[in-house]
Amino acid sequence: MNFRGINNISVDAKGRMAVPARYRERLLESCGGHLVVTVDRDYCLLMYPLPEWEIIEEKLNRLPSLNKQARLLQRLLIGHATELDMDAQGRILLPSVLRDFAGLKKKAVLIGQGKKLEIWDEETWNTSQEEWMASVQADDGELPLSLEELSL
Amino acid sequence: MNFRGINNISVDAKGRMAVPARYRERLLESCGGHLVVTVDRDYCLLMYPLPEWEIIEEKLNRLPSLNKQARLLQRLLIGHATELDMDAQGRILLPSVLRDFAGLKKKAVLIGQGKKLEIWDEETWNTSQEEWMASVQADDGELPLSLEELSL
DNA sequence: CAATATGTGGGGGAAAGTGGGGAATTGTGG
DNA sequence: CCACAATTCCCCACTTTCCCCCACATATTG
Repeated sequence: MNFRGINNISVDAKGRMAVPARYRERLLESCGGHLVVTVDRDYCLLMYPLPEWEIIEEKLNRLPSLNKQARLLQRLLIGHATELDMDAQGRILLPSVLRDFAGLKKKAVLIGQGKKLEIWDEETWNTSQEEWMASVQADDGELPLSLEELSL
Repeated sequence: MNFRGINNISVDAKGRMAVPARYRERLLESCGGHLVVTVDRDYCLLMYPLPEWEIIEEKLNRLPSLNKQARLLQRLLIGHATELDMDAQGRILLPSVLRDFAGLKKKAVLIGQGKKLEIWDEETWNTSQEEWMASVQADDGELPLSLEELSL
């Protein structure tokens, strides 16, 4: 029931993006096609089925609203969380605010990430990936504890 | 039933602001279109359905009135709280005091934040957001406990 | 190679957003 | 108490955006 894998997709002049067919049926039955798209710290977009998003939002709302970091996260994530439905052709219309945020041009990449999907501009995705590969090589032994004990 | 997402809106020469259509019906039935707008410490405006505001106000009133911070908050929030109704076209008229406080010019931004909505001057919002993105990138591992265990 | 499914593009009607004129209301000063 | 000014609110008209629908192009399958 988790999302995984990568898809090349295109965003048309109106800002529409076709959801890959293999996800559609699942999205329709699990959440009636009601999706939420928001932003991520790494300048990509996150796409959740509405029920999954509501769990996240609940956690965010519980954070103390006088805490500066907490409000910052709430404004970024909840503030950009946009409810979207698929149209009859299985496409979603990404608001221009979100497209601008992620620097989305015509060619984009859709990444399955468990409960959610990530939407990247293709160019950004490629350069980011190169950087990660390089940095993973670089810092040996500097991993936080929780990562150290991870066995793949 | 929570507010989320972002809208670009414009404030006209008379200080009026159109409430996005998708919120209108909800506001009419949940509170008869009776809203309360007040100020926030971050120089934006907060907009609540009247019943939601009354809960907040109650909490504020309960704060110890000898505490300096508490009185400060009470004066800011309760002091600026203004009751407003939507007009026949679904617009609200923002008092000039509040517009000045938030530095609202023609282009503004409306941010859903759970029980409330935030109203920002567009320029202020953009510069603030850049700062947040930078600070979120910067402090890894310095997050408060409650944020650390947040998995998105 | 036909036949069906998927991806892509665009036209057009409906709805929402925007702006301004003018009547009604409120407030102010004489 | 009245006259004048300022503000608020309702209405109408224009512009922009959104969304539904159709058409074609490309890919997949039998």
